[in-house]
Amino acid sequence: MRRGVIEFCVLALLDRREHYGFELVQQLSRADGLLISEGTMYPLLSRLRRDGLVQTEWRESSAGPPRKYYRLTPTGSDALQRYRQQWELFRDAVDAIIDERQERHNESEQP
Amino acid sequence: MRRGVIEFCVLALLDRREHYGFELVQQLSRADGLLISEGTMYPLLSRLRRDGLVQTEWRESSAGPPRKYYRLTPTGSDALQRYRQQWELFRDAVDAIIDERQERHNESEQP
DNA sequence: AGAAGCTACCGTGTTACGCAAGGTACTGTG
DNA sequence: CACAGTACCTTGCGTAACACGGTAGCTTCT
Repeated sequence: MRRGVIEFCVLALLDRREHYGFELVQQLSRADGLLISEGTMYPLLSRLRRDGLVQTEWRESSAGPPRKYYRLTPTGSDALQRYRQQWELFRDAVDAIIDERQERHNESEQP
Repeated sequence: MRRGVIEFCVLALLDRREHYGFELVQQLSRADGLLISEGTMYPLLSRLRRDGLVQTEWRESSAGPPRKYYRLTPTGSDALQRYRQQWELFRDAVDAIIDERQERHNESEQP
């Protein structure tokens, strides 16, 4: 169901401020209906990096192992904007389909 | 982006009235953001049938080749209801994430 | 009558996403 | 010292969406 949308959500979160991977997993899992695992997140972040949508920076943590912080690039911002439009179109299209219950179609197609 | 949602939309359309495959492709493609091809639809319908969510019936057309009509089974109706709840959760979760722009988190996590 | 084009069905192979499972390493606690 | 928590990562699997190709009936045009 959420195929491709996780990428969108990650970009949206990174638009607010920079995050590290583990943190993103927690943020998204907090939201009902968006539970994801690390095995989903890290490959996704690698893809985003490979495609130049994010850039990374290692930083030490005062408690625990070092963290890899991700930040949006200009390319990433552009992609996010496109995703946003696409999402709204998509969301409204689905809502339209599931809302029109028992709509009367007078297209009885027998000539 | 629309992974898994097409199935949901097809069930929703079939909840209104029965349809044949080619018609479903056209209905969904009419909606912006839900363009799909026959190569997507027919395997999907086969899956739905295999899993008992729909039942089929061949019927002659007054113009053109015969059509295979699909109708929801009770199992399909149940699945649709579950999908509906799931979709609303999912949609609202995504909207929440992309709407809260620059939200102030006073969780500066350096102890 | 023949050719072209639309309708309507179906399957195969590829790609890529999400996930479960497993692995490494550092820090703090009992 | 062992264990739990944090934080990173990879491999392999299942499967959905798609491009592509194929079959066959009906209509239309010449």
